Amino acid sequence: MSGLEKLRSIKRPSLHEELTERLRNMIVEGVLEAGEKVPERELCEKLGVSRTPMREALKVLASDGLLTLQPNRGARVRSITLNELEEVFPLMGALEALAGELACQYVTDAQLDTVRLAHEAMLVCFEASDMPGYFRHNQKIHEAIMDAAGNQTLTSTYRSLAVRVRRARYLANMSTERWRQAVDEHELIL
Amino acid sequence: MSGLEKLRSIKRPSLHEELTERLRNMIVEGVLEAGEKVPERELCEKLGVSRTPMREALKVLASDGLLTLQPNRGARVRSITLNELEEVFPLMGALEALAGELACQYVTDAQLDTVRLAHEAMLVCFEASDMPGYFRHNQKIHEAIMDAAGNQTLTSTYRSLAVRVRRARYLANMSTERWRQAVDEHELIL
DNA sequence: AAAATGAATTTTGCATTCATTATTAATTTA
DNA sequence: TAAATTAATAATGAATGCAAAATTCATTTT
Repeated sequence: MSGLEKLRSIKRPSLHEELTERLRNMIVEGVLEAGEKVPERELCEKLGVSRTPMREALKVLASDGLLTLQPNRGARVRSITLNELEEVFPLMGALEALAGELACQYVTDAQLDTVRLAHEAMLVCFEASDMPGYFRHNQKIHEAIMDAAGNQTLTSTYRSLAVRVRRARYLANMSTERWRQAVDEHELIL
Repeated sequence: MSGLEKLRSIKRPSLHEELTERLRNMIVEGVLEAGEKVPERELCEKLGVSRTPMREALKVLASDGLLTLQPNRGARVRSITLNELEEVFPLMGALEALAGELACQYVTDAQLDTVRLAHEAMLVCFEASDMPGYFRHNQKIHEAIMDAAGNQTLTSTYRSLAVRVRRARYLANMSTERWRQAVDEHELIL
C-alpha cells in the first residue's frame, strides 16, 4: 500500500466560517470598536462577499456575545462593561483551578517547571509594567495547564471567556488592582 | 403625565431567533435524534420558513455545539459521547462550587434552607430511583444557587453546559455511579 | 429658528434564484 | 450478476431580489 492513508482531506472552510473568524478577530483587536454599528454593506464590499454569509457570521458572533443584534437596526459591537469583566475573572479563576487540579494528576516535573518559569517571567513583566509581555506569558501558562488537564470541554469554555478579557486588553485601561488580583490568583493555583 | 412611561416596547423576535430556540428544544428533547441528518428542506416546509433564517439558526446551533456542519453535506445532530459527558461533570462541579462560594456571601438563611430541603428531596428521589424527580429538584437547586451568586456570566456559562447534560437525560441511560458522583459533589458544596 | 411633518433614501429581514457539489438511479461492462 | 461508469436528481452554499422598516433629509408649521 502507498502512503495514501495519511492524506488528510483538504479543508476548505466555508465562507461563513472564515468570515466569523475574521470578524471575531476584528472585534477582539478593536478594529471594529465597541459600541460601533457594524456596517454590513460596507464590510461585504470590502471583504468581497455577499450579505448571506456575512449575516450568518453576525448571528454566530451575536450568540457568542460579541455582538448585539437590534431587530431591524443591525448589529452593534457589544461593549464589555467593567461589571461584566469583573464577573469573568472569578469564573476563569475557578476554571484555572480545576485545570490545575486535573493537570496535577498527570503533569511531569518538566511541565511544571515550564509553568513555574513562565510564571516568574510574568511576574517580572508585571512589576515592570510590561503588559504585552505579561499577556504573552500569561497566555502561555494557561495553554500549558489546559493542555495538561486533557479536558476539551474545559479548554473551549475557558477560551471563550478568555476572548472577552483579551478584548478588554485592547480597549480598556484596566485598573492595576485587577491585574494584581489576577496575578495573585495564579500564585494560588501554583 | 399618563402611565405611558411604563410601556415596554413590544418584542417581536426575529424569525431566526425563534427558529434557533425551537430547534434547540427539538434537539435537547430528542425530537431530532443524535447522529441524525437535519432535513433542512423538510424542516423549512414544516415550519413554514425559507432556508435563509433556517440556515442562520443552524449556524448558531453549530457554534453552540449542538450540531456539526459537514461542508456541502448539511448538518447532523451532534451526538454527545460518554467521554464528552464525563468532561462536563467536573466543569459543572467547579462552577457550582464557585456559585456556592459567591452565594454564601449574601445568602439568607431562608435561601439556604430552601436549598437544603431541595437537596434532601433530591436524595430521596435518587434512592427511590425517581430520575424525573431527581432532575427536577436538582435543577431547582442549581437555579437557586446561581441566582444567589449574582454572576450573570457564570449563570449563562453554566446553563450552556447544563443543556448538554439535559440532552443526555433524554438519550442516554447513564450509569448509576455517575449519578452517585454527582450527588456526592452536591453534598460537598453544601 | 425650533419643532413637527412628510418624502426620499438606505438598511434590514426574508424569500428566491443560481451554480456547484453530493447523492441516487440507470446503464453499461466484465 | 456484480462492479463500474454515467446520467439524473436532489442538496447545499452563496448571490440576488423584494417588501417592510428605519433613517435621513427637506419642507412646512408654529
